[in-house]
Amino acid sequence: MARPAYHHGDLAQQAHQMAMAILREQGDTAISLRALAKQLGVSAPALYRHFSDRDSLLAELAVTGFEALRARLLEVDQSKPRRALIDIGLVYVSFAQDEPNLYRLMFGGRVLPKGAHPRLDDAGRGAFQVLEDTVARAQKVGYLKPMPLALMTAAAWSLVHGLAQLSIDGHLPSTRAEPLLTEGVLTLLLDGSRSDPQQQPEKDTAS
Amino acid sequence: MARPAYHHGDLAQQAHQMAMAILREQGDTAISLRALAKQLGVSAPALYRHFSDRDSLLAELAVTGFEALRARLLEVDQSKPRRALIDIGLVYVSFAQDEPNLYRLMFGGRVLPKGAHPRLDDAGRGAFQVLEDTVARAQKVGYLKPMPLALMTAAAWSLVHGLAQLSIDGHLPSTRAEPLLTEGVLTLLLDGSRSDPQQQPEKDTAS
DNA sequence: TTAACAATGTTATCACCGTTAACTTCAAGC
DNA sequence: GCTTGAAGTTAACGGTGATAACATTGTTAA
Repeated sequence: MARPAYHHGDLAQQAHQMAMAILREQGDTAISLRALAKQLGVSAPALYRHFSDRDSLLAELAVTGFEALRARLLEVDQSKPRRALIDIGLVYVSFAQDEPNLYRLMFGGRVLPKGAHPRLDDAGRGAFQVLEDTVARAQKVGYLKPMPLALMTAAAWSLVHGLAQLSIDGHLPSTRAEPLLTEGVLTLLLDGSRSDPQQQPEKDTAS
Repeated sequence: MARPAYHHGDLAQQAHQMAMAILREQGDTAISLRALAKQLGVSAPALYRHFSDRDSLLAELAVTGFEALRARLLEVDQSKPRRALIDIGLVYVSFAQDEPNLYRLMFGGRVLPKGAHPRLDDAGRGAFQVLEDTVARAQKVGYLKPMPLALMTAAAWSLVHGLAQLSIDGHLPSTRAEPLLTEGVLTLLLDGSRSDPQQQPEKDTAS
């Protein structure tokens, strides 16, 4: 008893979980298969039964990251198009700020030759899809100018992604304390993309 | 003769140069001090006379990257504010596309604890400054709405940075072949930031 | 029931890596 | 010419990803 014995039974999942914890706290470079194995009370090569590679493990972490992001994006209320677009942006940036190391892994571009891990590409597209759908909906309803969907989604995604990345790297002034910055920046883009260019849509543009 | 002998004479600079070449071709993870030393015909610890750390070497590379980016941004013609803003964006994205691995090192956020390498922070600010000055100029001339400078620069920087990053990671459709996408996206932001919101400023908005 | 098999572990080993300590060579200045 | 400090050397420590060869287990089928 008290001897889980030869077969661990749950190695893959526990390794994934523990690696995710290390990633979140110390970044991906701190993830070592050997240390991971030792902490799980298992020999290092055992992990290779479940992950062909260190990169494969990291790719799995990135996949669950994209799934989590998608889940959070799916929670925003889609009833009012303008509000939905802004909230999507806010949620996106918040996600990066809550999980900077995970976000960096997802978009760092270093562990991901893009094509080597098809599940990853799918997961990334899944998250992106929510944003694209929101844009498409706003366009169909007539809130946004008629323009190529790819153009507007590229703009929106670039903006929130850049905002997220610069924010977590400390290149922007206190975005953490101030969602106003994020909202103000998003407003600028929307003001250039609305089909109805009235000047004062609400009174919430940053002073 | 034919014996450069004990003192290499130029180790620091040559190491920097060779590391930069490896970085550009294979990414920062491919940079190994030992391999570098071997290829330079020198023992590994010799490099530690010139770089306290592997991270310090990478930081130096990032610094020269920022200097190169700044130099390219300084080349854009500043006479017409709108054209200057768009060109800044185009140059910025082009730089990332020309040197994806260098760009990732500069903004990857993994090797740069932000504060550990003051020269790096200065160099980054230097590049950012060019963008900020361009925005300030456009505002002073009256092309852009009056609004907090930090807001508009954050928006502009976020947009081009996100565009650059997503582009080099292959998440956007063929930005390489199409600077039109970049220009179109920038136009959207500018249309929401102009003080004079006429609808057809030029005829170049992407169809 | 048991023999075969595939999955999942193990130990041993290889070839790297960053980094430090202790020692050596060289060039320059008093 | 001796001293001194910068710039190189070899040796070594601890850690890493990865593979090969072997051991154990649970399952499945004869």
